[in-house]
Amino acid sequence: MHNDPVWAQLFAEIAAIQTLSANALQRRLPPPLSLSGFGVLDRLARSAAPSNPSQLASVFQVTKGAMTNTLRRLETAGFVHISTDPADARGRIISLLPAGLAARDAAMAAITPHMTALTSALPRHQARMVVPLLEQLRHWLDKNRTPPHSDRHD
Amino acid sequence: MHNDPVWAQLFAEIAAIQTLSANALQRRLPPPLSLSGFGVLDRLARSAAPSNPSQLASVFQVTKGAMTNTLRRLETAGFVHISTDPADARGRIISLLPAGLAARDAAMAAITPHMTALTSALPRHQARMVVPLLEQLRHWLDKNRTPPHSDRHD
DNA sequence: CGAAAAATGTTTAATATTAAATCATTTTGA
DNA sequence: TCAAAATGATTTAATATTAAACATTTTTCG
Repeated sequence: MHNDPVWAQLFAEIAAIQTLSANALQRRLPPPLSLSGFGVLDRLARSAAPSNPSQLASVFQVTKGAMTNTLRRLETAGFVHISTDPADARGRIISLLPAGLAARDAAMAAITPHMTALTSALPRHQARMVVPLLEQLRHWLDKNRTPPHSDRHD
Repeated sequence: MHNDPVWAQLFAEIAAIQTLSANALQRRLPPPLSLSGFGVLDRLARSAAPSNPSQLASVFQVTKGAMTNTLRRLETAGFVHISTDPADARGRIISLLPAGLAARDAAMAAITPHMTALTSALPRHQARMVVPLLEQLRHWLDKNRTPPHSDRHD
């Protein structure tokens, strides 16, 4: 915590923040939504184009098997519909159902107060400085990733 | 990824980086060391004072049960010794064995090349700017954490 | 065309984690 | 002093994840 390689501190902080924030978010999500489920619903809500499992797995950096599970839970909850891609019978198309959108909105509303309180610790202008740097870092890690992780993508 | 709350981007980046870096590190660790085991060995190697399970659990933001597991694996591997605290028979004292120190050093050596390559994506001076900001964020999250997570600490 | 390769998802077994219950010991305080 | 509470750690059942094997369908190309 002083004269060590910077990257060790960096990843230690990131690991701690990830655990803490995942916990804080998870704990505020109205059941039966999990954090991974919320992530998927949020993405579906934002993106116009139809989504499929492998694309989602790649975005969230999880294996296809994990995404199969997450999607099945969302389907069971009545939040998404999973249909076979008419253009390619191997693929599936995930569509957001109204109940899913409502669940996302409710989750977002439940989370937001805590997250805005957080700007006392990291003011918006500082956050805006940090994000692009983290993006650089993520892109490098993504590009230099050592398979496997699922199958390759891009 | 544009006019959303900054914190959403921030946590999305952090989650992705955490997954990617954990993967990259994990994959380079000489077996049987896991990432959590490496973290514990590294901390033991750095700290002069004797360590105990709940303190370690709190540092790494995991439950006591998880730490019990990690420590048992390290003990089985011959990397640490777990003894009963002579001053308090409920407690345990964790000590680093020579094989554990060697395992940590080997792991560090295996990881370092990849991590220094990473400075092409995030130069040291940028990393040094980011770390303190992340520290602020972590401290806030830690202070405002919603129990449970294990038992309270501090 | 047709066989081999690639791509999409699902299933499986193994692992690591959490939350809660439990055990053992120590501390508190009436 | 002793019963109740608190504390340190372990155990348990449930959950989510990975890596690898599999099944199905599509693409490639000889």
